[in-house]
Amino acid sequence: MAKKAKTAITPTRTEDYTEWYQQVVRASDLAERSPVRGCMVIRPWGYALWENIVRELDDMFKATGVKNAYFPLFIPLSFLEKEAEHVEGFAKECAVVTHHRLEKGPEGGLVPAGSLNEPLVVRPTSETIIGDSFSKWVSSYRDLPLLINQWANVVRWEMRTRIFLRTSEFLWQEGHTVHATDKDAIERTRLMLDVYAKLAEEYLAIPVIKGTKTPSERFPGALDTLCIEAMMQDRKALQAGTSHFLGQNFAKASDIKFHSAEGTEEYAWTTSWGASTRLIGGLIMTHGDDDGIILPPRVASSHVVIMPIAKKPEDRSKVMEYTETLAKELREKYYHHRRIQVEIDDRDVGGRGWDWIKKGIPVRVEIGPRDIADNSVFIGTRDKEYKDRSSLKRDQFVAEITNILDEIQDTLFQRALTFREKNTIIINDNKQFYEFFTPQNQDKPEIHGGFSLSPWCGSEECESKIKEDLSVTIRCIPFDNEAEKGNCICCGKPDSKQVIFAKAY
RNA sequence: CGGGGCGUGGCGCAGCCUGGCAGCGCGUCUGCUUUGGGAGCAGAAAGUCGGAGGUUCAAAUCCUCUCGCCCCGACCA
Repeated sequence: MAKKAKTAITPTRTEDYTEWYQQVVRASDLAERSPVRGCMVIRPWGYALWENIVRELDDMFKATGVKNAYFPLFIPLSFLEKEAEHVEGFAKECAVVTHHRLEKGPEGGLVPAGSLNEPLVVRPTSETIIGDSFSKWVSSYRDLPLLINQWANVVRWEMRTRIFLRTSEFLWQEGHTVHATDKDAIERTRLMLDVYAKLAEEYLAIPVIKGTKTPSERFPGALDTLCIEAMMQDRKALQAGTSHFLGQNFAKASDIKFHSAEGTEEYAWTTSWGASTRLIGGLIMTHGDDDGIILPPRVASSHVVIMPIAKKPEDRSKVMEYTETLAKELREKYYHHRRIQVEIDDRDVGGRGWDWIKKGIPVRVEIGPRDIADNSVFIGTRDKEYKDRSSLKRDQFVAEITNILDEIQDTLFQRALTFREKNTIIINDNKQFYEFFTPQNQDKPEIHGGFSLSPWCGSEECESKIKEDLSVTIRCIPFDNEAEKGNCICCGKPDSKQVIFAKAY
């Protein structure tokens, strides 16, 4: 029997994927559970990652003319009631504020007092309260389009939470736009989806499939929901961003009207679109390995760690000086309009390299007296095996650092893309479909299945039958395969369009 | 919210059945050794055994209640 390789994370992905995920989150110092049920503390290493995602997204939004604003955390209950489907969609998971004061209770402690006339809902999303502002901001076609985004926290009282993937409170951005025509609104919906896809693929190195949600998976109140779907390493799908065409539903609910060029009064057309801290969960499950997370350089919390090796006291000042100078030079360089961020870890402990591997830093540099004598550095990159390290001339390393980072970025994307392609199959046969999504061992289901590209007739009956039988849902109707037709995988009806079926987070 | 599992130093766990000084591995700290690496030796700190109540001379262990976490289902970014 081969000796099992030692991994920094126990268990490994194949042993227990969900437990692996939790251990990675902990070991990488990204986040931890909070004393508040279903909530998380995002630690500095995780928050830096989020800040980088925010910076890139925000920049891309602004490039399309979007402006940032901020709306209240509290939404009057009556606002949420305005759009029928919307209420129904969110009512079950709302935190409600009913009091505005605390008083000493009869048995000590504090009890809520001063009940509110109208309860306030902690925003699960802000369509209604933003709509209220928009109704005042919009009066003429000259005010349109109105392109607004807010970075905020929202609360959805989830039954079951998973750190980053589904927490009761999470950070996100929600964009809200108003347009004079349905065509403009639909275009905007698609444009923002493209922004999310660009962020996912070019920055997070997560390949995504762009498509449309089926009516049953739509945002409550939307006419159309577009999404990007990614495959995690357990072959399940993760929705990584959504963009909604809201038609005139919310304009009618919030009374967003404008005078057209023709002099008539019209209801406006609106969109909303969002991406959240869930992206970090997607990042972990796309790139992580049995030694921890792997951060794509373009959003990495930090790019390089330098670990000086100076066990003899007389070497120390020389090694530290070499280290500091190298760090300074690297920090003066830019990688994707961000200054290269360098950590120096001079702790004199064995195993410090593993701390950084678990945290997923792209480049590790070791510097000892021998490297200095040779005017070189000893580097390892996170996309390669631990043992796969090599010596490089110092000046060459400094000159090449952005290329090294780009190479890691490419490797991560290509690896994820290959994985997805390998696990995406075209299935036209019902029996094969059921086999694909049925685990061999029902008691302890192994990692199985993947994405199946199969025809679907469009009926909700077939969609829900498959969901009931296999816990498999239609993740999206991909834009790319619109021409392809076949016999519905469930009922056999001809001329059905190709959709992506998968188990989902 | 239904079914199942689990709460014991920072992390992972044993001990519980059969009540009798709270343990192990990793990590942390100190010292020595080692000196191109997930180190070795010695020592140390760190726990009201999730919480409350009960049974008992005695409770991590038995009983009742409660809170939290994890898995499966329903719901969802």
